Amino acid sequence: MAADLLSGLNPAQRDAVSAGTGAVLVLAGPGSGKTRVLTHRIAYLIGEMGIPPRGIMAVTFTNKAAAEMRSRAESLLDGHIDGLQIGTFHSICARILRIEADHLPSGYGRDYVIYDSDDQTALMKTVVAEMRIDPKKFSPGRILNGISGAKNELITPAEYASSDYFTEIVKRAYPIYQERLRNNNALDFDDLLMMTVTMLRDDEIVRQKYQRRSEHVLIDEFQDTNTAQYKLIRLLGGYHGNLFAVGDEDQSIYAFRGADYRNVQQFRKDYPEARVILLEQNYRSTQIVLDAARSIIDKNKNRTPKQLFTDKEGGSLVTVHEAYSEGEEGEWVVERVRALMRRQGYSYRDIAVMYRINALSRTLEDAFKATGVPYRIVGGVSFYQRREIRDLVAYLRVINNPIDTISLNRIINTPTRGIGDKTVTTFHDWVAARGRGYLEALEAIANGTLIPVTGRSGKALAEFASLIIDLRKIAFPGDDTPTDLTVLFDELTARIRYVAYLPEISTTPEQVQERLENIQALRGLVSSKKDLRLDDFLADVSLNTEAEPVEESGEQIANSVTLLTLHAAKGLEYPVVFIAGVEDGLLPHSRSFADADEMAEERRLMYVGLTRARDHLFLSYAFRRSLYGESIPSIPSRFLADIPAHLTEGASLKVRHMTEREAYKEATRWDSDTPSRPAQTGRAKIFEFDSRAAASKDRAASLPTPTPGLKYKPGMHVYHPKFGTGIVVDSRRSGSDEEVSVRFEDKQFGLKRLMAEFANMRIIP
DNA sequence: CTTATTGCCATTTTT
DNA sequence: TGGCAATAAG
Repeated sequence: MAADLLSGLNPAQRDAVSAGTGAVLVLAGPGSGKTRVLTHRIAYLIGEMGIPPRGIMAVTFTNKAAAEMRSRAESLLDGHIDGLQIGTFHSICARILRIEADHLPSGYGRDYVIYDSDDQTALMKTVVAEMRIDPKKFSPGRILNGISGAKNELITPAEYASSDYFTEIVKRAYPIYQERLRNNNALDFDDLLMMTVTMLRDDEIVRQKYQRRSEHVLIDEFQDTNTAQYKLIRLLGGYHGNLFAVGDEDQSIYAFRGADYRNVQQFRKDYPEARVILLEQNYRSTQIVLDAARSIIDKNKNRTPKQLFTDKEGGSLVTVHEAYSEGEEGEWVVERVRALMRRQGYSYRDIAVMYRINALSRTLEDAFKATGVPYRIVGGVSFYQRREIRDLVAYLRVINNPIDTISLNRIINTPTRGIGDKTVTTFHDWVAARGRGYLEALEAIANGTLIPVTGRSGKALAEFASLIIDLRKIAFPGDDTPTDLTVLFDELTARIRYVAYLPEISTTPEQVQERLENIQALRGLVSSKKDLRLDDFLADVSLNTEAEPVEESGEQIANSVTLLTLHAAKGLEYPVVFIAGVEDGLLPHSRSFADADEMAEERRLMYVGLTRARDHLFLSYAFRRSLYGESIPSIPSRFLADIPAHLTEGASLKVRHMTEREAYKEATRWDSDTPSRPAQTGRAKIFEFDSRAAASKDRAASLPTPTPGLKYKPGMHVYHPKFGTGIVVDSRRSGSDEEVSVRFEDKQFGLKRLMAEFANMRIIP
């Protein structure tokens, strides 16, 4: 068995899989077989070390990863994995909280609901309204972001410290928001983590229970953990101390969600005796691809250097292409796709087109549509985001937990039944005044004992109350008969005549049909889980946001080119990878210019994209790009200049021969006039750029690389006589002068590129 | 209560 | 450019 288990592994993988007890940190480069290591580790623990499956807890970020790990472990162990705990951080926490519901803060019960971001926003809107805050200035979303950040750091409302007016608003909103959640018996995703950590930390009994059980804790994608998640695994592993963390700092691309790759370094500090194992053998890409990727990532600091290597020596060069416009970029991509099919025998499914922002999918999609090359876009509205699904799930939520006012408000007049805003408000006020809760209120209204609203709408309200109460009787029959959820679902859709309502919320017959199919799919899902308790079913739904029960029509999908964002591409691989829009401002994204950490993350994003490719890489940028309604000259990504010329081919440099003087004129002509045409500077960069000559020339002088030691630096505040005050976002040498990118406060001017010598700017200290 | 209009905004998003 | 959400009018 041991021989079997370890025989197919390379030495580093074997070390990791067969490591003894204690903390282990596996730094796994892209394509180095990290899932293999994790699954074999599980098999090794059970098969060789005799650990009972229930003593093992494996934590992932996505359901997909959890499912894959489970099935691979299962096949390695011939199905002997009963009790093995594999799940996402959130699902594991949700389960613990449900089991230990007695230890939750008062107001919460086992039947709590999980609010997704739409629910959160709806709730926060009520908070903002109550606080009399201008939602334009402080949007619910931004406030929620602030709160989420705090929760990820395990900061309570009381501990939250404000540092400016915005965070002061967050500080005020946070406790109110939490109170509202509790009033609704609801937790948001961040609460699941934070409350579990709090519970394990503060409750000796609960802590011991889970610590004793967790003999071995394995963590996937460790670089993506936030503070709460790291704390969670430290707590779970706190008794046995067997933490097996697998990750790669270079693939950390979720900082904006609180992920902190420095947890990898922290792990080494927290467990100084930990074994650290590097997986550097790559089983995916050619050496050329790896070399190109490495030229990008090696520029980052604060990382563990890795020397990825592969048996796939050589490979074809990275193709760099300049298109005139985004439209021609799309055409070029499709053209290359067809050539790959014709000449090299690839299938559509072997090819992926990646981009930094979703907006780029549109023009690419147009090109695919025009030529009839089959494609699919990853992302978009997930199943559970669909209106009809949300409506029906909201009904189930209210049946389960009538105090969930966000869901209640969603459905109280859906389908339309004559209950308007005024009635709703009156109803809520009335319930609040009685102080007895929603369930009792609905019961009283249903049987006519109490009438909060008179007249026509009062009648409608009473009917609604009866509906909910009746459905509750089906869901909870009283005796301990388990309810078939399908029965409940069918009764629900019949009673509210939801299908008849569909045309009202649809614009085309096709849309009606689509919604109908979605409802069928939901019914299928219900039926496959019909024996679950309603609250467990709802938790399941909330925690499986990605699941797409509808398989879209047939073989087209099965073999088509994949279009997806770089973020969505993480963890995937394709024989051929295109990255479109490799331009400064897109990749790296302009929002990251002013912050070195964010810029480093953009670099990792590029790295993730490059390392998805098995054989071929195509990178493209457009000379001018229309985005958000305006056409702007663009600059090739600074990252392109980091790839050594001998690894690339192509890079059409049609206009390379423009003289320095001409280029300078181009660059400055927009500076002095027409404020109505902002951001139209900087063409000179394009003319100067030459990715092939780059490596052989003096880099600092010839390339758009941010150069330290110039007069303006990112973050500086400046004053311009015409444009007012702004913040320096970027600065680089341009000929003998300095080209400064400034984001002006006045939105009318926005981001501008100016030549320092002529711009007559003042630095504000 | 539905429908039309306007105005604003636009990275990424595993749960 | 276009999609959505808040607002005004039918």
